[in-house]
Amino acid sequence: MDDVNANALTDTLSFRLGVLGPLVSARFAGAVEPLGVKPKHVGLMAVLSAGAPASQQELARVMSVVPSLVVGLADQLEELGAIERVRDPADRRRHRLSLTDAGRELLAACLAAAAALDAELTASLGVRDREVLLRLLGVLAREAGLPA
Amino acid sequence: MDDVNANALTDTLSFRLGVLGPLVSARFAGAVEPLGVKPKHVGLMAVLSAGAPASQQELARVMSVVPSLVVGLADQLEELGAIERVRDPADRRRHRLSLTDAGRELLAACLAAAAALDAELTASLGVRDREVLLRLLGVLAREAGLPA
DNA sequence: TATTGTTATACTCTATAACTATA
DNA sequence: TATAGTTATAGAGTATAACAATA
Repeated sequence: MDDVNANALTDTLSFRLGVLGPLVSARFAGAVEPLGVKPKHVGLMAVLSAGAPASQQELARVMSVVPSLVVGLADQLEELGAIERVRDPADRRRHRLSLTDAGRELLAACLAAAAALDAELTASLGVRDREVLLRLLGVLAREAGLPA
Repeated sequence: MDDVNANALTDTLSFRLGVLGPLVSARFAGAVEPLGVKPKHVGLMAVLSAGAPASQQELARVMSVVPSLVVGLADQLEELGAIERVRDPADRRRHRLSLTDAGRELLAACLAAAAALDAELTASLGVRDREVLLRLLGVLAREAGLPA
């Protein structure tokens, strides 16, 4: 946009999102690494935080990942004491996962890390622009059929 | 934002970008797959298109990937006839990569795919909002030290 | 000795498929 | 027979490290 001869591909939404996504993810991953979790763990906790205790199948569906992946994530979160796994008495095949108090604290710390990263990313943006950006990305997320 | 009790993590820029990025990338990858390329190939062509013929080291630096990765990408683009590799007579260690006419056509097709995806993603957005979103993401990309 | 490109190898992430137990 | 969870395996993508040619 600065250069009239700039390659138009870099001026597409798709390109910018495709480039910024991994970059932001990597920085977020680095920020929560000291907490012992990775972005996918945080995503799982966020889903649990949003609703009632869920089965691993439900988690997998909402997160758009395969159920076998949830196993490992839940294992590690359980080791950290962030979630509890209890068998559903009504259907003993199911595990009902829920956040513990420690898990809520951990999630809060991850949220703080995300907020700090947001502040860095939008350092050159006004408050108004920042709100607009967040809102428009929210629209896109819904459009794409995301739980966000 | 719709729900007052919504998990605040999903209301961060970091989270939304981290989720939307891979999703958009995957859709873009599907769109250019029939053309025989993947997003990274397109990225390489975009860099070449933006400037003068570049060495593989330069490409790697601009793309924020390791030089050994450029080797394979360039190999495949050369097989497609999209780029040319010529030894730099001034420094015979270097290869100078440049887009061919076929490469420019291929890149144009990828741009069209990106534009079509943009239209899908922003279907529920007004023209004004779409422009704003694109501009703000551009600011973020610069802030993050990206070539875009 | 330093640098470019290359090759060989390993690591991370995620998916697919096969298996166990419950239903 | 179907489903929840698990385990084992495989694939994609990318990085690290060793190497050859050139400077």
